[in-house]
Amino acid sequence: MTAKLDAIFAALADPTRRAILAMLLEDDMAVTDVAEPFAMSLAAISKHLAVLERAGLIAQEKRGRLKWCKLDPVALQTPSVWMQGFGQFDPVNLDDFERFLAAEISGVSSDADLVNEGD
Amino acid sequence: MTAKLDAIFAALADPTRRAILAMLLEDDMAVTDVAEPFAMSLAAISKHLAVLERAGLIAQEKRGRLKWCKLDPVALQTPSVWMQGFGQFDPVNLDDFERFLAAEISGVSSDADLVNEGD
DNA sequence: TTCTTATTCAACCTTTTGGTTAAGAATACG
DNA sequence: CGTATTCTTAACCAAAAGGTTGAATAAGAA
Repeated sequence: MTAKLDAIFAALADPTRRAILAMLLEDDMAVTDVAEPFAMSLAAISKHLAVLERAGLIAQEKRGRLKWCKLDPVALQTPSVWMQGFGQFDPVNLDDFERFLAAEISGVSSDADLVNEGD
Repeated sequence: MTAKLDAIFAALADPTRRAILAMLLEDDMAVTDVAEPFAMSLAAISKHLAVLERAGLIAQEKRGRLKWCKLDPVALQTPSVWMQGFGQFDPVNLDDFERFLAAEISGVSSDADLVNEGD
């Protein structure tokens, strides 16, 4: 569970990847079209897309020689609950947040192997 | 603006730091007490706290020889709006989200110096 | 088949990250 | 004063992140 949060937050920490997500919010896109506005190589964008896919934030489906990238916003539900629990900005399912907190803290107090617990 | 999001998401991407935030949600703590449950050096925790402070997620105030760490959940409002806008899970201020999107995407389409725009 | 387009992979490089230990600096205590 | 205690800094290290270029793969087009 915390490993999933690791991947999602790390994926969101890069402005290029957030920009890609914003683009995909408007429409599904092929890799080359995703890369077009950016001042970096296609290979770099391909890596960014792989990071986003590993985090579950997008899905990629190959059709013909194009690979379509599609936003998967459901993956954001997990960190959204986490953050809202902290901020209490909006109505949020407190039970969900309690479970998150418990999982995170239990990971802590086990003392040994704190950081590298398996998912 | 995006630089702030970079820092916040990067700070949240580490499970140790999220665990620290969870601990601080219950009460303010001095650095040594924050470090106590973790299987790593005090210096490492000190660095983690510095990352959290740079991201605006906590504030640290020295009183006597103790340095108190205090959660600042307001910093989470920014990424929370960002994420909710994508997920549309809960009622969210869509105007706020539109502004975020515009800022992120305008950063994109400027083509040159895409990633390293100043804050 | 040959050519072009779309995408990834491999190798490499530099910077950042997350940790260590050891040495400071600042503050309280006896 | 001298001595703990609290916390940060400095120097170092290994691994990961983010980029590059060039070659490889896959699939449509001619």
